Amino acid sequence: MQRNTRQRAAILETLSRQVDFRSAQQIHEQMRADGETVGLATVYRNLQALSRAGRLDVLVAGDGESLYRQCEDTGHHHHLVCRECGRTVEFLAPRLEASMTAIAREHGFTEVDHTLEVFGLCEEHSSTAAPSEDEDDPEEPEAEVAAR
Amino acid sequence: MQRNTRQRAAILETLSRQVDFRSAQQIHEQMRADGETVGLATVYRNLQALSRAGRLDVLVAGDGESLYRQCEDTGHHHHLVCRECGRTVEFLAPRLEASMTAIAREHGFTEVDHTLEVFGLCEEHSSTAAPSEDEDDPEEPEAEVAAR
DNA sequence: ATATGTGCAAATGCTTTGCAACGCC
DNA sequence: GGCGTTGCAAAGCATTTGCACATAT
Repeated sequence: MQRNTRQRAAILETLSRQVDFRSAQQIHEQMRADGETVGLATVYRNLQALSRAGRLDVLVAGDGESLYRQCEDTGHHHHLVCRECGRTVEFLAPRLEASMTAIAREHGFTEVDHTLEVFGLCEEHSSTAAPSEDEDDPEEPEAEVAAR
Repeated sequence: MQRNTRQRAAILETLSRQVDFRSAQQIHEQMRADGETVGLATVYRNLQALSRAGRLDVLVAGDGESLYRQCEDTGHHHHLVCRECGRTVEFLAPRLEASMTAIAREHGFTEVDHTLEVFGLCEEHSSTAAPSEDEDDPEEPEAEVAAR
């Protein structure tokens, strides 16, 4: 990843306008809709390269699909994602990191890495005292962070 | 999932002898090796049904593959899994639970749920590059691994 | 000029599904 | 005997890859 191509720029530009996590395919679709002509494989290759370079945040959904989002905080962090609208809050958990390292070492494990993602309902989508079984949400969810 | 078939029994039996997380395909392979004649689709269908019924622990690997294991501890717990052989250590992280709840509440999230999985290389599969302290782990260093 | 990046389509790998045959209850 | 179950192969999906062509530097 060393050259500046029109495609890469377009991908970054598209990403810069996304707020929530999106799959490679959604990003590709979005780009086509915006009139860009980019191959799907190129999108995949770049998203991969960019995340490898630490410029993107990757999140693996419950079904194994990878979701990407522009990353501001380059350090290690986690996400609190709304199951309904995809709204995301980044947070740090320094003590957690320490605990993980300790537990791993305790069991002789090395090269440890961990994934922690928190899913819930953001304030706006919390069914506060809503006893209705069948939730008929009038809001149109524009992003689905599929869990499964 | 209401009938007792030879296949389902065989799958459960096979699972009962597994210690670590295994993919559907590995389980299927194992069964064939043991002389069972079961279709791969059946293995998938049953693993799914069983996990839905809460009788199995499911773990989604980094590449999206689902790994299954018999579940003893029905409570909430996490896993430390060896990337190489699948050896698994269960652990609890009570403080983590508390932190998650706190962070979620802080951001107005409700009905929070989280996933935490730790991957690494167990002692046996650690590349010697890391000069780990003399950790005397008297644990059985034998792990039967399904080649891949 | 030339190493990189791109596009397309074919290939992968895991998982799901359609459908006829099968076998518990 | 009916209906959940199974098997097989085909279909699905997200993602990767081979290869010829295009293009930044």
